[in-house]
Formats: sequence, C-alpha cells, structure tokens
Amino acid sequence: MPELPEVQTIADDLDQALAGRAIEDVAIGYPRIVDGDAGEFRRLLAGQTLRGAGRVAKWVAVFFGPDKAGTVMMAHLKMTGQFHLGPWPATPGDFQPHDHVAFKIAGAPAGQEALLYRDIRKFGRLYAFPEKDLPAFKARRGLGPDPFQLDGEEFHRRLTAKKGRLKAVLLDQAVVSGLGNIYADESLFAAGLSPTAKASGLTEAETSRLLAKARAILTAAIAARGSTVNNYQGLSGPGAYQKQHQVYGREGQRCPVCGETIQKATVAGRGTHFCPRCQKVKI
DNA sequence: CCGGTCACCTGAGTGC
DNA sequence: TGCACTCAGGTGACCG
Repeated sequence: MPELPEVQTIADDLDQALAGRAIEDVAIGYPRIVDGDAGEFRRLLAGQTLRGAGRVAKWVAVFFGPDKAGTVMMAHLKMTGQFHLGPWPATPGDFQPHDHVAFKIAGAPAGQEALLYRDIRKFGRLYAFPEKDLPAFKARRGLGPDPFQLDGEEFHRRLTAKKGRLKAVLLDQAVVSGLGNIYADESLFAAGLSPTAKASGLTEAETSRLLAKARAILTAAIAARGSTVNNYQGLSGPGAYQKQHQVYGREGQRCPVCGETIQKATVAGRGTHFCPRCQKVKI
C-alpha cells in the first residue's frame, strides 16, 4: 500500500483535520496492532492533545502534548493500513470490520467522533513513546533520508556503495527511504535504467537523473493524493496518481514512449514492471 | 554482505 | 457456484 506519497497525504490530512484537538480516550480492538502493552499505549495517549502530524520515511508520525516534551505515535501502515473518521466504538463489539484502534476526538461532529485505524491484513503497527526517543527509534529502524532530504552527491554515494541490483537497493529503506514497489518501478522507467543493473556500476549522470525523476514523480504523486491500486485511501478518499503510471500494473500494454510491450518479471522478490527497450533490461 | 524464501494476514481475481 | 491457487503499495527473520 502506502509509499511516500500516500503516507505524506495521510499525514497532511491528519494534521489538517485534527491538529489542536484533544483525544479523550483510546480503544484497542485488536491488541497485536499496538506494539508492546496495550494498556500502556492507551495510558500514553488518552487525554493528550494532538499537536500535529507528519511523515518520517514511510511512517506516519502523530505528535501529542507539548512541543519537544510530548509523546509521539509512529504508525507503519504496511500493505493495507489506513486512517479514517467514524463513530466511536463504545464497546469492543462496536468496532467495524477491520478497524482495530480508535481515538476519541473531543468536540467532533456526530458519527465522526473517532479517528480509526483500519488494516485488512493486520500487518501494520502503532508505536507510542516519548518524543525525545524519536531519533533513537529512527536509528534502530535504520531509516535513511528520503529523496527530498539528500543531494545528488550523497545519493550517488549511497547507491554505488551497495553491491545488489538497482531495484533491491532502491527498496532498501536504509539507503534511501520512501520508495516502494510502485515508485521504484516508475522512477527506473523515467530514468531509463534497468532494475537489474548493478547499483555499484552507476555513473554520476545516471544517479543524478534517477534522483531528479524520483523527486518529480513523488511530487506529482503527492499532488494527486497518491496511487490507489486496490484499497489505499487518505482521510478523505482515494488517490488518482495510478492514472499516471507509465509501467506499474501495465504489463502487456504498450510503452508510452517507444511502443514496445511492457514486461513484468520478479526482481528482488517483487513484481517488477519495465520497458525492455527504454530500460535495456537483461533478466 | 547478498539473495532467496517464508511469515505475518485477508481478499480479489483467475482458471477449472 | 465452488474450490484451489496466485498475487498484492512492506518489512523482518532466517538460511545458505
């Protein structure tokens, strides 16, 4: 599901809709979604004021309480996690299917008084801890800078230091964070680079082109509120960037640049879409 | 260090 | 219709 543009959209939506609102209570319908002890999670967040929300790599960061001295909730949505607004589940039996955690919002309109975490596949996790521990959390998770947080020189250094194939290296969140299967394929196509190329053999010109294309694609995808392939949506509906995909999900169709048939193969364990002519792919 | 495979879960699509 | 099987925006553990 969510990669950088989708997570950014969700974080922006949460910030816009809920900054300054008090969270009166927290209910947990499926404890495994929450890291550690569910009671401790609830105790950390219930009664706090939601200060704002942002994105860290593919994580949604929600800040509570006083600036710098408050609590942060870090949410990783994995494949099917999403946030939406709905009725507060007064008892565990009142949770709607696939809703697992609820945050009761003070002063919200009827039927919208809860922020709900929904996750069909239940791969996602919510973590709550003091905000001062955020740097350590990021370090422990091995989260590298995203494509907007490094320059061409640093990007080149990071990619070429790895021995693996280019697609695998782009998906490595320690090297560069935020790209997932869709935007890795789209960026490689736009840059005319093969997913199976050795990352260590890339030239300055190639890594520079790749970074520029990745940034442009991510920026356009954020403007379109992300890509909805199956069931992703922000707080208010699906994204539209899937309409602009050039290769992802288009196997068997013609390359929009050269007319060659788009192929799909497994690279780095993931379905990988490419134009064999534009990207000079050798499988 | 690297690649491959499975695990975590559920649902949608396909082919028989 | 039903059933078996594959695949899916991600990562993390384990094995060779």
